[in-house]
Amino acid sequence: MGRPPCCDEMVVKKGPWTPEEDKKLVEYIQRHGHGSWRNLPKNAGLNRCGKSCRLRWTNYLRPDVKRGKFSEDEEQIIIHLHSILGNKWSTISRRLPGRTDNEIKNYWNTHLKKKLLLMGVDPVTHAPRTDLDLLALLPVLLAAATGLGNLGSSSSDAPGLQADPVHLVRLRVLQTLIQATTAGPSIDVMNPLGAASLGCAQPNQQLVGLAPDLSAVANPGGSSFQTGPKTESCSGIAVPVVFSSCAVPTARSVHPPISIPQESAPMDSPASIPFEDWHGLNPGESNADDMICWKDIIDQICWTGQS
DNA sequence: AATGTAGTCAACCGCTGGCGG
DNA sequence: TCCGCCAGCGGTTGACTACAT
Repeated sequence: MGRPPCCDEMVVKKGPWTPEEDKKLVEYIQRHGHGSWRNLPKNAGLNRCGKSCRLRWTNYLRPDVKRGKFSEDEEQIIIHLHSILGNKWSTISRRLPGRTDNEIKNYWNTHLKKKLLLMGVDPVTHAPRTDLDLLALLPVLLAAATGLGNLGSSSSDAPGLQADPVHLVRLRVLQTLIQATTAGPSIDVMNPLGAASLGCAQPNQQLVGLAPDLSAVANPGGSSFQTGPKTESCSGIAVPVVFSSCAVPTARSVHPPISIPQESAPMDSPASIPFEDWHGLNPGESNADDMICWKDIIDQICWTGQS
């Protein structure tokens, strides 16, 4: 029953491909198409496993493979899609013409993962890292808090919730401070590095001024990032973790909307929460006794940011 | 110049779902 | 319905290179 095994029992060459082998493979596929990968090596005169031929073709020899450095846009798309899809490299690669799943996977593992870690973002969950020592970062937090103290008078041209990333940074820092001051040391402390990175196309001037090192580490390339927002507990209150500009409509316009097949996204995968939907997350609506009314804070910060 | 270490990436390995006998 | 192959996918490995000591 069935067919004979592919190349398990055959003695086939492994390892790097030679230019001659590449030439044979390309010429054969250009003339006949790949057809059955299993039969291709024999027909093309290659002492290789069909699987190896397929890999070589799709990852390297295919004429539409785009090689070279990933652009800023491509990076952001990968990060955004990864926050939604996880390690579905082939699905992600379909959204990046010319890039192979293998290339994206390698780029993620060697570049983007580290970049996110430096920014204080967990590359697996895309949530802010919680494994950093708050005490070590306390001076930075205090400096940032001083900057936040400048909550001056507001003007009539309030921006509403079309939040500038800078305002989101301030909100994030404030959230961290509140956590640090209202909860015990064992609380899940959010990471201000993540706050400072936050998909800021423009740096937070207050943070830059008060804690230049933090800013540099958090955003080494000055690049903006988009990752999926999450909700996290703050003093027992569910609030959106605004470490991502992709949660706000203004930032979405950076890239055209990317439609993800519904079935591709796991049920528990983090979905972007539009900023306007935060009203439902306002703790004041669920618990009138809560000390913090996030909507008010956001309003105040956004108003102040315009001055 | 020699050696060690870290980073990169092509290629392999092993698993899975779909399909055919 | 069962069994086995195929293609595709994600994880991992290892050769190669660049840089530091």
